[in-house]
Amino acid sequence: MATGRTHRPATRSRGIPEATVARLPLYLRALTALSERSVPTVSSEELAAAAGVNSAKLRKDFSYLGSYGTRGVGYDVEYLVYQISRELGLTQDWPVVIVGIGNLGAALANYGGFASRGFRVAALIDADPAMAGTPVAGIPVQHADELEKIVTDNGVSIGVISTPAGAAQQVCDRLVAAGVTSILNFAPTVLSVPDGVDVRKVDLSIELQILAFHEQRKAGEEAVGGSSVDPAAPPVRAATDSSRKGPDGDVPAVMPA
Amino acid sequence: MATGRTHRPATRSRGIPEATVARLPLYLRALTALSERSVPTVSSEELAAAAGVNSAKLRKDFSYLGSYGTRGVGYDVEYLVYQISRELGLTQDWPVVIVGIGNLGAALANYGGFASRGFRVAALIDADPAMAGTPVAGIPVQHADELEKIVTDNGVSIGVISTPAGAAQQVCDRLVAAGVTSILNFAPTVLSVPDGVDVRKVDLSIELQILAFHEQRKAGEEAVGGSSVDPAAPPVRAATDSSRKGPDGDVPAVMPA
DNA sequence: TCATGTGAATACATTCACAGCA
DNA sequence: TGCTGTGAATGTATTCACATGA
Repeated sequence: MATGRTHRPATRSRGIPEATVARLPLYLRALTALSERSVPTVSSEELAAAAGVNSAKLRKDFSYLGSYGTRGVGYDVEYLVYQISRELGLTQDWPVVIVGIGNLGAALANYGGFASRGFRVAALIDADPAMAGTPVAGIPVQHADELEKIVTDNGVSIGVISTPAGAAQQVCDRLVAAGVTSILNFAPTVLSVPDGVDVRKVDLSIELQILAFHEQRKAGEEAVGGSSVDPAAPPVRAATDSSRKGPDGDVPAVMPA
Repeated sequence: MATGRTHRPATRSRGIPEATVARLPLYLRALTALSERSVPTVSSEELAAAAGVNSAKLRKDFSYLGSYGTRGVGYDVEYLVYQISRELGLTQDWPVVIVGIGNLGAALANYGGFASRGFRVAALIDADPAMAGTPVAGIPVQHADELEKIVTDNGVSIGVISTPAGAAQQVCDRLVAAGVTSILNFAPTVLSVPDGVDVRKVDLSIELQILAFHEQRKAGEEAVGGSSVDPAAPPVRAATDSSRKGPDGDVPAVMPA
């Protein structure tokens, strides 16, 4: 059983802050769109708007990569596309395996955004023998027994887990043992991995819960504060409030000892 | 066309930091698992391990909610489940609509994590007339023409967009016009929404790109530094480095003016 | 003259370390 | 005694505002 940590402590990577790394793909997407429209140069202001960030942040981000702009002019689109791609490692080929070909796994296999960014789906793997051989997105599904061989033969270093939660840790352990050092986890579980292995997780339910939190606040403010829409209103206590030092609202099902 | 901003400026919400809000669902999941195993109490240390964070962070997070623990003992599992659920707004019913029933939309419709957390899939919507009436996850798909009526009739305030990128902004505008104030976006586009509307995005390709960045660094360090695995090694320049003030490695396709 | 690039200032988040209470 | 709850210290990220140079 793996005992290692799950989340590496967000250390800087070659001097580039994590927060910046996480935004580079966003910039790249916006730049790619400009490139397709044959736009030659772009200002930090324009590009920031296209990427949905503010321009100061964008300039600071780019400053970590180097001085790739021209003062008084802006950035050369093609050049920046290249530089960011190189920084992200997208100028090389990344074979990935997707384990767990249910609805989500199939969606991932069909997702065009992978292929267009240097990612190549090397194999689809599922534990169900009945699926073996069935093509999904033009790629035949292989049985889980083949996992180690597939990883080794294809030099796979990135694995995607879209299995049910119960199977995820076991699949993860096998992927890691076979040589995978980066994992994208869609299963709603915390994965334990040894040091040196990166895990990123996408949890659909968690995103909805965060939205629900803010949605609830809006409803509360509305009931107490302004009549309909007044986003500039100061934080007010919601109708169902009570928060700190024990509730005075609804009675919980169980009280602490 | 909407002109509003996309990302609200990460303001605190009733004094609870965003970073904390984003972890509450994680704690809730771990607590639910404990609850199902009928574990009565849990220490910050144990719960932190189960959620994949460190215990100081967890205690600080809980301190924003109130003093729900017992010194020398720990936290009452059922009580905490209730408090966090209430804080996140999961004690009420949230009808959601999913727009775009392709592979991903179907996966979302089938995802069990929704129903178990107060989220109810009120409707599935797709632009393809051929899909109308076809049940997905037991829910018949409705045509996009019905969108406004569905949102209004069901009091939907949360919408999920799993359409192709090209359709996303238009769908978003219609959802917002119909009264939706929180959107979970799976399409690889930046959505523009008016103030007061929350957008969270999940981009599969972006997550992979972030992994690729770190993966590339590992490969670089390995080649230059220690022979195989030495995560404690200081940051060294990768073989393909050059970074600041112009590249000296591979020649880019286009140079700036 | 204009937009980049960047120190300095601010805001936010995490971690430490221990007082306080069951 | 043991674990929570929290001020203080540290680390990270964002924003400001302007010097710099094409």
